[in-house]
Order: sequence, then structure tokens, then C-alpha cells
Amino acid sequence: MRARPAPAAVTVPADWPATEAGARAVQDTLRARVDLTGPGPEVGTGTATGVDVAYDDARGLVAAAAVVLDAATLDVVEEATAVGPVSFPYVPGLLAFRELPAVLAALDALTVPPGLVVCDGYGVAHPRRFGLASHLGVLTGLAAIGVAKNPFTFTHEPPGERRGDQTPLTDGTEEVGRALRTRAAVKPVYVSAGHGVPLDHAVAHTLHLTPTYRLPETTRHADALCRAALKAAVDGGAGRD
DNA sequence: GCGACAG
DNA sequence: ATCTTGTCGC
Repeated sequence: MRARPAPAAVTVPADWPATEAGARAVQDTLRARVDLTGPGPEVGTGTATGVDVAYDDARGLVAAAAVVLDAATLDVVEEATAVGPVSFPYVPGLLAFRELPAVLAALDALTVPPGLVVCDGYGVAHPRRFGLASHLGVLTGLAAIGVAKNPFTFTHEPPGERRGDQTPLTDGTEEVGRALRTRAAVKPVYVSAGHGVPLDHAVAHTLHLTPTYRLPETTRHADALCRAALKAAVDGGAGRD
């Protein structure tokens, strides 16, 4: 069987911040460019791309994957991966600085338009209103949404038990996202607008991308692929010494 | 000051 | 994110 395309190399942008204070300053500058009005792609048309990242902390390695799906059929159209060194620690609120260099490299390796980018994490549901999905959208100009598995620092009433039921995700006062039931009687996911897509559309896209499981097909494909890419890099390329 | 905290 | 066996259920 033929091997997958070789992973792209992860390179850290020259202007990438090296400190937490620097990262917060970048967020405060870029967040002014977030657009939450654009309608974004129509649900079920064009493409939707899942991005995800896996780590090998012991080796300081990160692997990212971008998987493009046909939004109508949810069939895989193209896959790309990127592998390289981790360049930022995990700090709650600064996840984008850890994940984006690898994710951007994987997106760059695609030959087809990504369409809507679905991120594992948050968009504007973020302490500074500039989470991973918003950051990615502003840097690339792509429409992006965040679908997270945990409520982070936000709160919500439990949504009804049926698929599609939803309640506001708030910081106490303002709605920053939605707790959305994608499967009956299963823990909800946490959807927020990233860039170029309003919250209601982000919710509609998420429901369309979750015909069977709790998490979007985009996320499921990207998750599996980045783990495979990391494994291949560890017990292949840089594994023997 | 202490604890919580997307992945 | 990651460390990890078996097990219940469609």
C-alpha cells in the first residue's frame, strides 16, 4: 500500500510571541479583526475542513492534520499533515500559540480550498474573546468555528436531551457560545463563532457535521490523522538513535 | 494568595 | 493533550 503524503515541516512564524505577555498583547491587537457578521459558507455546500493536533511531550514533537470533507456528502476530499517541534507551552487562554504553527502548516499543504475550518477548541468563547478558531480565521482569512469538548471557564444550563437542543454558554452575562446536544442523551459540545460565521450558523454547521457521533466528522477525521502522523514520525523519522 | 482552566 | 484494561452495548 502507498504511504500517505510526507508531512509538511512546521515552522514558527518569525513574529510569533515567545512569552505569555507577548501572546496576550498579540491577542489584544488581532481580536479587533474578528468578523462575526459574515454569513460564511452555506451549510451543506462546498467543503468543511477539520484541523487537530497531537503531541509527544517527551520528544517535544507536534503533529497536525487538516482533513477536507465534501460538505454535502461528508466524504474525504483531501488530507494533509505537518510535523515539527513544539514551540509554546500549554497555557489556558493561549492555546492558539501552541497549536497554530502546526495547523497553519497543514492547511498550507492542502491543494483545495478548505471552506469552513472546524477547530477543536473555542472561537470567541474565550477570556479575551480570541480563542483558537478566531485566531486561525483572522490569520488566514478563512471562515472558522470552534467546537470544544469542555465548557472551559463558562457556564450553561443543561440543554434538553434531544439532538439539536441547546442552551447559551455564558460568562455570567453575555452569550459567547452554545452548549449543543449533537446526540440524544450524550454530553453536549460547546460551539462558538470563530471568524466570518455568526453563532447560529456555527451551530447549524455543527449539527450538519454530526450525523452520527457526538463530535463533528471533520474533528474525528483530523484527530485520527494527526495521531497517525505523530506515531509515524516517532517510530519512523526521528525515532531511532 | 489559592484554585480553575479549550488542548 | 497524554498515561491506560476490560467491558458494556449497538
